[in-house]
Amino acid sequence: MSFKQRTHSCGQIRAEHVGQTVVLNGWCHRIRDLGGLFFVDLRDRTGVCQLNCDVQKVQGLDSLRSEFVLSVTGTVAKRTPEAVNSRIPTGEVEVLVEELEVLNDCDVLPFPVSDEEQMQKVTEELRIKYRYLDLRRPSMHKKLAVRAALVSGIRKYLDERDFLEVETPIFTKSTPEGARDYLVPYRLDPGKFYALPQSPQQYKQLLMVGGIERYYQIAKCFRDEAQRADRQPEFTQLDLEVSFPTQEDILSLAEGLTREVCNSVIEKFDLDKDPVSEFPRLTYDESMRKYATDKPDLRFDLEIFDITDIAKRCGFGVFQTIAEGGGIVRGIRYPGGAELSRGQIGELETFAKEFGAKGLANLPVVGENPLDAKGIAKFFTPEELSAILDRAHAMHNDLLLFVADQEAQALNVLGRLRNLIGEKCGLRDPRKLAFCWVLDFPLVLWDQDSKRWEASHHPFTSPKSADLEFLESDPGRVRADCYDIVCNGVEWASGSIRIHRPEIQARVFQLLGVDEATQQARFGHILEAFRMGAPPHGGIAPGIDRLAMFLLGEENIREVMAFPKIGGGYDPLMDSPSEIDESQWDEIGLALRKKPST
RNA sequence: GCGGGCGUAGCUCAGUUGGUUAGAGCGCCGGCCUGUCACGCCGGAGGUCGCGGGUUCAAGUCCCGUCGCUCGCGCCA
Repeated sequence: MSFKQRTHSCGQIRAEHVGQTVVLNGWCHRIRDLGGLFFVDLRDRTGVCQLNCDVQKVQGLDSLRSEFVLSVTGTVAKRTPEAVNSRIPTGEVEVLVEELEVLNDCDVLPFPVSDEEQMQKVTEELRIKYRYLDLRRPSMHKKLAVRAALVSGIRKYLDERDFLEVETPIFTKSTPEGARDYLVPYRLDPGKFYALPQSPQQYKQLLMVGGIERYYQIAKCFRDEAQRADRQPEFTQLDLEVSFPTQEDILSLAEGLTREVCNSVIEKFDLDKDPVSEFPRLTYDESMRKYATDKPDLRFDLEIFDITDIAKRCGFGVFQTIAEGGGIVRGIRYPGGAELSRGQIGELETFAKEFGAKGLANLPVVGENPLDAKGIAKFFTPEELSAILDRAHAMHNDLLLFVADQEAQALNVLGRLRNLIGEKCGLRDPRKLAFCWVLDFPLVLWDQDSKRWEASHHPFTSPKSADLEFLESDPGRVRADCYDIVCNGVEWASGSIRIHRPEIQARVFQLLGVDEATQQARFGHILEAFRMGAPPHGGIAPGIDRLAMFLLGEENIREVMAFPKIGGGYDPLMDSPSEIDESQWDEIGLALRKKPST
């Protein structure tokens, strides 16, 4: 089909074009039929421009409808002052249509794409089912454009620094550690499966053995786990790996990259964000102590305080028992929280209990004298109370909240409580992007359920050389050369220096309880590679989708993806996953094992 | 796997204590309209109240079950 090709974009037309004959291609955004006057707002990616159609001359106006695709030829004309629309960039002019060709018509749409305000409320499932319509909106364009700018900025930054972009396979090998794999049946040997990569972890390490030295990839990753607002079954990471690095090399590279890319995108799109500044660095221990989490929201500085020592000898039985029993008693300050009603404090307690707290002790700092505090204040001597208020940095009218429990349990509750308080006090400023480093994670964590040590990152993470001597005697105190970037309380990037020496890898596998045979079956290929001159190497993997979310202020990962899945990994657009026909079953040589009906 | 929320017209929603023929705005269809720009005005069509069962003289409304979406927990090396 031939049609008149555009000479200009719709959003581009200005007073300087007056008198020119232009051809515009685009969609019929809105029609205003005044009888003797007929206006069409023609839209393309760049914006909207008003067409003024002479009802005497232009044919086919009667049948014109929303979202028809048009090619229009006309002359740019200045509008009279009263007719100027100052709300759109093209509002000083209009195009007097001489020729209007309908390139395609359009069914009545399931939702109003021309109305951003109404689109805000349309059921998400419907938007995703008709994503190709949803994407016609300028706000969706912007999200994809920001995402594209991030990726292109990342490529530029790394290309300039001699990184090589390498693609790694999507059909790979199942490793039952970690997340559930997506599996692909292998036709030539029924019963065997490929797995889709949860990350290109092993390949990128093999690339280092291959002497690539500086690798990156904008990598699709797949994890068959339940979704969350910020989790999709397939998502995109910047995966990168460097040979012969110090940890500092990786940190400064990743931080430099993040700051440069974010700040240029913020500027280019005039995003409502403060520039990203230098990342504070916290150790894991420090982060757990101050913020009760390994992913602290540093947009606000409320710190957890410890009163376990006071609790041990205080008159409050609940605290005393737990503190003496090896538990901890820690608290957090709720600024201005003394004004909360009994019911509101009850809600905080309910929240804490949802995450396993036995209770939530409270201490409102009220009255003339700080020592007039209410709540559990009566259980403490004036000396104890003043020590507590001091540690909490309590101010008049604050509410102190305390959790007493075994450490892991108490920290879980306190960490979540801290975010809730930040939220309620308006401290989670949407303009801020508070990136930080969390360093020196423990190599392994004790898993209560399986009664064994589990890698806190993954089994290829290098123990700190200073801690190697404790690998067998006291695994819990071994720190790893492992680092995360956290932004606004969300884990954004995770990386480490890897183990490159087989004997250390063997000791770690032993600690993790992975026997020789299992090592060989699951990781034989990479262990063999490590024996063939593997260089020291390390890397990091930041999430692209989440970065787009941070910058755009989106709470939902689906908003920054062109074609996301809804719950259960279902794609309502393609109606996928879907059944396959009999011949396909035959080809893969598999049959469905029906669940026994109970 | 578990918990909270939601499900009524194409879209967004209202629907009282269970009570007449289930409503509104937008959209859609028809008509009128020469400066609109969320055009306006007049008229019209459009409903398996997610699905199944139950209670009742009577169910969108109450009860039981079930499905879907969503947020969270578990899970996510």
